Amino acid sequence: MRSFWEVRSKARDAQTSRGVAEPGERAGVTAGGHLDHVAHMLANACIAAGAAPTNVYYKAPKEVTDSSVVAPGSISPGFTLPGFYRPTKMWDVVVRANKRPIVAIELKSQLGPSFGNNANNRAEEAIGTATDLAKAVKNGLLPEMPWIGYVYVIEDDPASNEKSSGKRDRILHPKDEIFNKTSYQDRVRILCRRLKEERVYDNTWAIATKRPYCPNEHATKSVKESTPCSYFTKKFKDRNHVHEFGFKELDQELIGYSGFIDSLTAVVRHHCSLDRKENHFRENWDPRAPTLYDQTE
DNA sequence: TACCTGGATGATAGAAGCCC
DNA sequence: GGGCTTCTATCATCCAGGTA
Repeated sequence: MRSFWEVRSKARDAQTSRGVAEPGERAGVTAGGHLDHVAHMLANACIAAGAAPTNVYYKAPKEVTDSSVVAPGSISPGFTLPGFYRPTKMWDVVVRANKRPIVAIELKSQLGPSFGNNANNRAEEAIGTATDLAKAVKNGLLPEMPWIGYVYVIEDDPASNEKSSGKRDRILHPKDEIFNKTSYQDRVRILCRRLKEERVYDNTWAIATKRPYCPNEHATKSVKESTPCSYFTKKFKDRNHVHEFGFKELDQELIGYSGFIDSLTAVVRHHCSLDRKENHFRENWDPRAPTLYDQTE
């Protein structure tokens, strides 16, 4: 999670040094790569569960030099799966076994302060991506439905924590009461829980992380610093807003990291042989590969 | 080498509701 | 009535890969 913020900060600094200036948080996003470390961690979990590293496709972080999967920062054709309503879709992590995809994981992140503007968009994308893949399988574009996972990283700040009743839309049918008095973090929790419960995805993992730097000053601040600032100018202007890195799971029991990894591990183990003699790559596998909790410091 | 395409995701504009 | 909030729809902009 700390890497997530570091990559975004560096990307924005790089844009600034090139004389490119995108508004708001876009600069840290358009360069990409901010979720590469999460993909790396999940890929490691698949390899630890028995997947051959050559069958684990993901975009390795640029500073990872020991990846035997793909060149750091590069894209492999193994990422891409066919769609039904569109030609193709590049998934963030794909694991193959017996020449067919057995795992596909989608990673999403959303930062403030414009949560409301984009919340519904992310929900539509999540639902559409899974629906598209299922339909592709049904139409014979893939041999079988892989295990699919969805990971949502949302910024943990006052704007995403604020409970809102929402506007009383002029609609003929009332909305689900579960959405009354909910924050944007609550909505992510509900989305991920229902995506899992309704079997849209086999498993989901929702996490909120605190920004370690001030958005207005991050180019010169170390991410380790705890920085008071006046990030919010309107609704939250009177609050003493302090930036300090941290993260929390939105529902550790139902859509937490442990359950997600357990489910992922089980499906990889089911499909992959653990015969080490046939896979020399695994001989070099480092069992000390980092997990989520190893990276908190 | 230049151009095109696909993917990602925050920004923007505008409509509508809420509240004092 | 005006300012603020919420929401929807669409746009903008970058990067990486593919291809001529």
